[in-house]
Amino acid sequence: MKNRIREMRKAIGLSQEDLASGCDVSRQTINAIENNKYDPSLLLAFRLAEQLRCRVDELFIYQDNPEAQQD
Amino acid sequence: MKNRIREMRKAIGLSQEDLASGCDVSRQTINAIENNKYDPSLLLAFRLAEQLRCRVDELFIYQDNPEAQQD
DNA sequence: AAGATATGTCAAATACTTTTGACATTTTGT
DNA sequence: ACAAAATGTCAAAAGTATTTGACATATCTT
Repeated sequence: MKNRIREMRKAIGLSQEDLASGCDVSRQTINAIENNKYDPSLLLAFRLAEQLRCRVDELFIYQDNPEAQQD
Repeated sequence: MKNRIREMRKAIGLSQEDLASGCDVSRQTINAIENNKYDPSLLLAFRLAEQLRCRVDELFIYQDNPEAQQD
């Protein structure tokens, strides 16, 4: 699933490290999610949206190609 | 994290099985999430919101007791 | 009361998310 | 050009989500 984390993080002027500590996760986790290695847990998605001052559905772009597995 | 899945599912008149097949997951998964055994993945959260015709942030109640682990 | 449908729950297996530590590469500031 | 800060990436381990199959209990319908 695509996301706008990098875009919104930079708009606020945060580093990956800043965002990581704000969400109480590691920097590698933020990096992996920005680079679409995997999707965050629902809890982390909410924390990210909170830190980036938007809603979960504004931060993540849900486009389900029906019945296919996501990358 | 609490959620309103059961409430909204019943409002639409779906069984756990109906919702499960609409989201392409097992009935047990829906049951476990409704009974707060664990949180769904972000992808499943979006599918649930889609099936229940609401937004992710309307379906799940995010209340982070700062820096504590969720149940 | 009987049968059908719906829900709760368990255990074991598999897949996915996150962590830590480490090191390489890229970008920024002076 | 140099140093510092930021980002990319890897591997191994731990934690979390989901599946299947099975069986129990509850709730609805006739």
